[in-house]
Amino acid sequence: MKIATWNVNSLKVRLPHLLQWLEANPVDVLCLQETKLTDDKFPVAEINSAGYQVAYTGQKTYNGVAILSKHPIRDVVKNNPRFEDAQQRIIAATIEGVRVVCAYIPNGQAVDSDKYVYKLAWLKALHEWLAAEMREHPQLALLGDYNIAPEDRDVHDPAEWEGKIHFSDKEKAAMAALVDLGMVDAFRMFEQPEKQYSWWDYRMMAFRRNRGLRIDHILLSTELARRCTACIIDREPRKWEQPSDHTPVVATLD
DNA sequence: ATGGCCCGTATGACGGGA
Repeated sequence: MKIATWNVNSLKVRLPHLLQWLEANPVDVLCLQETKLTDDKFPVAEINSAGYQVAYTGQKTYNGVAILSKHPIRDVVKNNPRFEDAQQRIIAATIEGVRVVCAYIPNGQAVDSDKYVYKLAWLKALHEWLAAEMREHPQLALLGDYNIAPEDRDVHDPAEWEGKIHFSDKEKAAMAALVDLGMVDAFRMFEQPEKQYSWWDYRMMAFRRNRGLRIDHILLSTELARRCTACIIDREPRKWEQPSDHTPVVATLD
């Protein structure tokens, strides 16, 4: 079973990319972030035609998340029941016995901004909800755009990013707290090439220069991590015409 | 080099992203 995550930065623009990627990478489960579509505009028919069922929750202009699956999708929950939030950033479902939580964690914009305060409060509420969710579902995966680079090796230039948004101590601590619930960063379970990132700025030829951040992650509960045999970042779609600024992350489970 | 690009929006400028 393969599970994956991809921030598509507008599903309207990126639907052809999504279908092309799924054709070459027929994963069992794919979590999407930043669909930027109200539910009435979600491309259900196109996704069904590609062989996937789908659950989604969106809004106009911003945010929006979805879970695509080749298998039945059960017990869908939209948003964190412990956190009142107008922004559509979470969708969870049970697929083949695995609790799949798809999250678009807030960007935060700048350290100490209102959006940063919201990001940290949002992460605290996520932690509280996941603690309960993990007790109920020992096989749980948290996939998504975390907007946090956990370690120096996840940043092209740690000195340049030190203390900045995505790489501040409080954000790193919030991600470490999620790990402390009993989760493992699937990507770091395995030996990886150096300088692997999941996002590159559209500006400054950042992709060509590999000036990126690893901010899209798959955390696996201990029980699920035992089944994990591989985890990779697929840079290919970042090379395509009109790409998303993020690229997919894929984990393989036995 | 404190900017650059991309997306959506009752658009022709701006907020947000990261």
